[in-house]
This record gives sequence, C-alpha cells and structure tokens, in this order.
Amino acid sequence: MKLTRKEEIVIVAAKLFKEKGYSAVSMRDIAQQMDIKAASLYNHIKGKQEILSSLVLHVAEKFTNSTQSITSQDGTALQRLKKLIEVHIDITVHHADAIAALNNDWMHLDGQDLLDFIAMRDQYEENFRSIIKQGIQTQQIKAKEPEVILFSILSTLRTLYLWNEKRGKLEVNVLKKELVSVLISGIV
Amino acid sequence: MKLTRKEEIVIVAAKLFKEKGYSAVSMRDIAQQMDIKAASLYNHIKGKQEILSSLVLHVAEKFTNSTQSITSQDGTALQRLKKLIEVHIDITVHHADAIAALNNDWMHLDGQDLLDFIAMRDQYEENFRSIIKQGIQTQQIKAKEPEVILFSILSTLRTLYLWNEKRGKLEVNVLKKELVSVLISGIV
DNA sequence: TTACAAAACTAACGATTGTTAGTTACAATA
DNA sequence: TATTGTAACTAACAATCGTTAGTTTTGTAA
Repeated sequence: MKLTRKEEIVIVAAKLFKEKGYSAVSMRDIAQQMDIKAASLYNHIKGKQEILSSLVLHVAEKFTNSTQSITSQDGTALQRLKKLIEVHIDITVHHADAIAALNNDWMHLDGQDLLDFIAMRDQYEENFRSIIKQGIQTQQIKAKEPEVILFSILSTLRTLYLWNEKRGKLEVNVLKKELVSVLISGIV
Repeated sequence: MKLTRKEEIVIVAAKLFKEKGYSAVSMRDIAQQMDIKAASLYNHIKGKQEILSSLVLHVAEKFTNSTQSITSQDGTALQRLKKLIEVHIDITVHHADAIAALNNDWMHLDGQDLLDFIAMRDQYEENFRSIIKQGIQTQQIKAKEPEVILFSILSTLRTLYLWNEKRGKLEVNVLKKELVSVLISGIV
C-alpha cells in the first residue's frame, strides 16, 4: 500500500518526536529529514499541530476501540485482562513511535483535539478499571487496592514502546506470554 | 531549612517542566511564576541548562547511591528487591517533579552532564538486573526472561511519579506494601 | 505538445527564544 | 552615614520559531 505524502510526513515526524519531544522538533527538522524545505510541508499539512493530532488521535482511537470491544465480548475478568494485555502489545509493536507521542506529547494538543484525547484516555482507563474490579468481585483477582493494580499494569504497558526496541530477538508471541505471566502471576 | 534563591528557581522550574516538558517552558515562564523578570534569573543561575542538570543529576545520584548501597549489603535477592522497590517509592514521593524531568527531559542535557546521566542510569539498571539474575539462580524467582521482569518492575516504578498525585489518601507505607505485593506476587 | 495539478522552491513576516549589558533599589554592615 | 553585595530592573541582541505568499519545477493525462 502506497503512502500519501502526508502520511510520510507524519511517520518521519513521529520518529523525531520520539527522540526529542514535540516542542524540541522544528518544522525545519522534519523537512530536512525528508530532504525538502520547511515551507514545502505546508502543501500537505495545515501545520505542526495537525501532525501531532493525526499521530496521537489515530492511535488513541485504536486503543479505545479495542478495549471497548473486549469489554463488550463475554469472558471472565482474567480472560479479558489477558486479552487486553495482548492487544496492547500488538498495537505497541506496530505503532511504537506514535505511542511515544501519545505518552509524552498529548498535552501539546489544543482545542477540541485535546478534549477528544482526554475523553478517550479516560474511557480507556475506566474500561480497564472495571475489568479489574470485576475480577476482584468474582475473586479471580486478589482483593488488593484496585488502583494499585491498575496503575502497575497500565504503566508497564504504556512504557513498553521504549523497551520494544531492545526486545531484540524476543518474538512477539513469546513477549505476550511472558508479560501476561509476569503481570498476572508475579515473579515468585 | 531556608532555601537559596537558586533552589527556589529549580523547584519552580521543575513543576513547569513536569507540566509541559523542558523545551516548552521558557525562561520567561519560569520568571513569571516567580514574579520576577526573566533576566533576573541570571543573577542566580548560569542558564536554562543548569536548571535542568541540577534537577536531573541530583536525583539521579540519589537513585544510584541507594541501589549501590542495597547491592553491597547482604540479603537474599527477594529481600533486596523489596528494599529496592521501597527506596524507589520513598525517593519518588519526595522528588516527584524532579523525577518527571529525569524521565522525560534527560535527553536535553548536554556535554558531560548527559554522559554522566547515562552512566548513572546504566549502572542503576545493571544493579537491578543483577539482583533479578541472582534471584533466578537461587530459584527465589521463577526462571522467566529476566529482561521482561526487569522491564516490568522498572517501568512501574519509573511511572510512579505520575500516579502519586492521585494516590490521595493512600498512605506511603500502605502503598509500599501493596506495590511490593503486586510486583512480586502478582494479582491472582 | 499542451494543459493542469501536485509538490517543490525562495524570500520573508512577526513572534518568541535564551541570553547579555548596564542600571537601579534595597538591606545589612562598617 | 557611607559602603557593599544582593537581587531586582529595562532594553536589546542574534537566532530560531511556525507560517504565508508568490513562483518555479515536475510528472501525468488529454
């Protein structure tokens, strides 16, 4: 599948954003990386903000949709949690750079884009939380502080994009199996 | 204990860096937050870079020293790991803003400061890794991929600064106990 | 070959950046 | 009271920022 010029720009920008953050990357940096001048970028995009919002909102939708779908299907809390972890890993592996922006640069979105992002983020978190609470209720999950469990798993998944480069030869399915085991059963 | 003017600046800057990142915060932003003009900052600091390096290197040393100390004391791998988690929580609770900069803005350090930081970070990680490997060898820890375990625990601890605000009424000692339990024993 | 659209270019804009120079206000000390 | 050091100020600098206007090159279809 052939990429539009705009998509190319977004991909290149994402890589730069990941290295130095949105604010530290100039339009001239992005242009240089594409071997064109900064002004030429504006033939394809409205501005710097559009690059960020394309990047962040697109992958945020993926997360929201997949959790929504898991929550609506049936299954025990643990089955759902496992599925959630696996889906998160899949998205991370395929959109590592975009996730960096989602994690670190979402606050530089403006206007409606920012509101939309926060809404999706909250919904995602709420879905996650409800699965954990369901697990505690059915006693599949130890009755610990649900917020501690939520935070612990979520922060591991959110930071996976950083670690995925060093993943090296570890195959995706092995990673899934190991991470599910560590996050759910612990290490002892 | 009375703070020097420089320390006040660093503290105020840290709070702003946490919100928007180092690059998106201007000297004028920092000055405004202190009710002075930007030029006045330079009576106390050499420049923006010095604010960042004071912030990051200071807390990085804390981490390095504490892991070093734990590694040199005796104890089983699990005892050490538990201690490591607890110390990490203590430092996070007391230096949340600085840790934000350490996590997100370290790449904007320059020259020797950057090299020093990377050295400390690598050493910290290596100490952590050796404890986990020791645990696997003595069979206190399940023989999973050590890198997966390392990553999982470390990313939870590193993101704790974000979550600590929402910690709310959860007392520090409760947090320690819960988090140690979740990270080591899992949730089932 | 001509016509048209896509995508590059040059040049420049106003705003903001980190920082410097030189000066002034104020409090403590001699 | 005179002196001195601290910490503020105003004004401005060169560089860089995102962006716009207008023009030229390039590739494709008629």
